[in-house]
Amino acid sequence: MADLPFLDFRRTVGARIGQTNRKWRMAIDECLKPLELTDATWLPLLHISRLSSPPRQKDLAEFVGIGDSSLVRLIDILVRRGLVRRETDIDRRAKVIVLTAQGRAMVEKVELIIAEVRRKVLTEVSDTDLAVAMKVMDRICAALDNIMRPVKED
Amino acid sequence: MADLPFLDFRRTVGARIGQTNRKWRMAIDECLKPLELTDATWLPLLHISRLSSPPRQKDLAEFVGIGDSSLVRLIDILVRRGLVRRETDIDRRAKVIVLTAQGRAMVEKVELIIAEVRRKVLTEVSDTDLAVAMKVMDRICAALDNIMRPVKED
DNA sequence: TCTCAATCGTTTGCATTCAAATTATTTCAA
DNA sequence: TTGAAATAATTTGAATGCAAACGATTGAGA
Repeated sequence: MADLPFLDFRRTVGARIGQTNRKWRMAIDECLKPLELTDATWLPLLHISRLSSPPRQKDLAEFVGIGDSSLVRLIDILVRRGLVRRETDIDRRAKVIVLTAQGRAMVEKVELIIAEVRRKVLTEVSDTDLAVAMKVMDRICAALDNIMRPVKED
Repeated sequence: MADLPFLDFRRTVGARIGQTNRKWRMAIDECLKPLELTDATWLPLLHISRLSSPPRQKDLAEFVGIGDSSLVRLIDILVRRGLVRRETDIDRRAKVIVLTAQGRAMVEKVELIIAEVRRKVLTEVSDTDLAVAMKVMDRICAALDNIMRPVKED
């Protein structure tokens, strides 16, 4: 420690975002251990609860920010735990994910815990600074979307 | 899409950081495909090159931001590719990781590519905004460190 | 109507990561 | 000096993620 003396600070932006992300996720994971929810399963659960109507798996994956196929295993786990149900959509190719009563109870606990983590984590950050930081994140995301799909507009 | 209408924006901070991180990483991965470097191996390589002296594996893991054991396989891959060498330290428990000539050549190419990605990604972001964003990241990281190790000071 | 492309969920194979246990070496204390 | 604790790298098993290939269903045009 005490190396990397004065690299241009733009050079460290990516690494710092990555580090922040990793630590935050690990902190939440630690706090959720008593609920026996793993790293990844709490996030789909929250999104299901926050959406105004039960989403299809494909849409849920989009909201959570993972691939369709990655979500399958997570939903399998949540079903096995009795927290959600798969229901066939009118379009019988699709399935919508519905919270069970157990699932709703679990969501309540999870919301409380992650709100507490968020409170502790952001306590030293002003609204104005945070707004700037989020604007920067959104700009970066937009630029990254452009890089990945150079042509496309809809 | 078009749900999540007006959740308190503090609530979305974690998710947005995560999304930004994931997209950035995927973009770099995409651009590095021609060099046949995988997701994870380019990051240790860069850190080795940027440090002032060849690091021990343990220290390198710290810089890269992954666990000691996770780094082992990545170094294995880099060794197999002829990009780095393991050398036994004076303390014979430890090994230091040294770049080979091939490794140095590869680093040059990688630095060029990720600098280009960084340039494109940050082109719409002002220095002042970026500085604020990084300050926020550092505050968050500091708070997270406190959560994980509530007592500790050295 | 019939066929072909698109969509949705799923399975499979591979890469990454961690935590915990293991081996080799060093350091420190009795 | 000898034995116990600490440190460095490694191995193993489990969880997570993606991409690619697959099967079922739908929809649209010949």
